[in-house]
Amino acid sequence: MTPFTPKAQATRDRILASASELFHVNGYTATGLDKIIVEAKVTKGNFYYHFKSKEELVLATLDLQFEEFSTGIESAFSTSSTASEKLFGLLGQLLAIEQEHFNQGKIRGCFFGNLSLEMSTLSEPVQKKIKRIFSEFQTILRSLLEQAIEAEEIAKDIDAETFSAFILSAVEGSLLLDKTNQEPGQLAATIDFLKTYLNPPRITR
Amino acid sequence: MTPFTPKAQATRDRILASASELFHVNGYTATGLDKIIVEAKVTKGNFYYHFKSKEELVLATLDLQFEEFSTGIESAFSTSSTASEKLFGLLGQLLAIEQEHFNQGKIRGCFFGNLSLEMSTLSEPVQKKIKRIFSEFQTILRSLLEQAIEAEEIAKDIDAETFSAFILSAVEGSLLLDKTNQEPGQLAATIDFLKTYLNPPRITR
DNA sequence: CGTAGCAGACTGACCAGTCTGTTTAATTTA
DNA sequence: TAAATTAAACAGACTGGTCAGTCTGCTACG
Repeated sequence: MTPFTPKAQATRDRILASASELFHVNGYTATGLDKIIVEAKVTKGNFYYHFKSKEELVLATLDLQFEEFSTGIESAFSTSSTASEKLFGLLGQLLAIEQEHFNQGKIRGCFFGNLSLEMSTLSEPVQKKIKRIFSEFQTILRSLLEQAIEAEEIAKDIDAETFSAFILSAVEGSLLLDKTNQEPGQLAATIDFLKTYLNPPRITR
Repeated sequence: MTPFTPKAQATRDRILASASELFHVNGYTATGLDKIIVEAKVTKGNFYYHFKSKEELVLATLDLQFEEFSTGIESAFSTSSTASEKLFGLLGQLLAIEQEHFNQGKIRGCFFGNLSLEMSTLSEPVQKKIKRIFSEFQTILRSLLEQAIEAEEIAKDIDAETFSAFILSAVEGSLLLDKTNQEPGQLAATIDFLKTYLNPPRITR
């Protein structure tokens, strides 16, 4: 698919890594190409040898980020046995990422949610791709919920389709609020709520 | 506070109305001053007579929009008797606004959430103001929840502070998702969930 | 020795904000 | 009450800077 030599591939990877970081921290519009190429230690001409436009670049970062996220949850799954554990392992992963950004000095919010809101009118391809990514993420959640229902880990009257969408929106909203307030807390609180809702404490009275 | 003649006030109002609409639909950065002044039928010089910068303008639109929203829910409250009704009247108001935008051709999302994500690194005053607005909105929700608990309309083991923040994030996330997908549905689903959660159907068996 | 990969000056469009005025309307003054 | 005065309100050309993208050429590797 990509007939690049190792060196060229490395250049491309540097550009993608720098762009991902800058887009996440400062957004798409506020990130000039000049900043990206300085950060990636690449020149203008070299950049445009690898990407035909800034839009193509951001599309590539979306793919990259979702891929990295996917492999991240794979490893989170490996230490879980039940579907319910996997679900909350996944959400815990998001929390860990947020915490990491916070420790680094700035809560970034969701890479996809941020770009979706910022670029809704700027680029239809970007919008479409983020829509697909959200859909894929929701599918993962739905699947885990279905498995948890099947295994009777959670109540069977929960509608996996509806509830997975609800989780997604609650998580996105929490990331937005935490970013706005520049202090974590809401995402953790939301995950707590979901945990309690799905696994209500045993009635001990 | 503002010693403007009626005519000048009208001009200022036109600018604010046009800017609010354009910021909501296309965002802050994508909305050039030229578009605003054309839409508001005002010239550059006249604009800068009323506002000293684009940032001051967006700060003023934030105040205006929150004010309009507040008066909107006032009237929604007037037809409600219980706190619970008021709460869902308020949420229904948000739903109605989204539906209206959808009918007009484009789901806009939340004015405040959109700008918060887009301008997080662009303007600290804007970020601060949105943070305050969210906080104020949450206070309204918390107050309604407390009243509903007091009146025994909802379960008393609900923590108003925690749950009001949860509602806020779920609503913001739903608006984000509906905007991304450019189709309504999630906000309605989220409100439904909240309704069922707070007012569980009577056990009739 | 040819082409993949890289270098960087250059272009044209756009955009927030400025500057120098002109018009309008309210207030003063005779 | 009508002319004079003054400041509010408006007009729009202009500026300086930024930014995505281009162009022409250089380097180095296969």
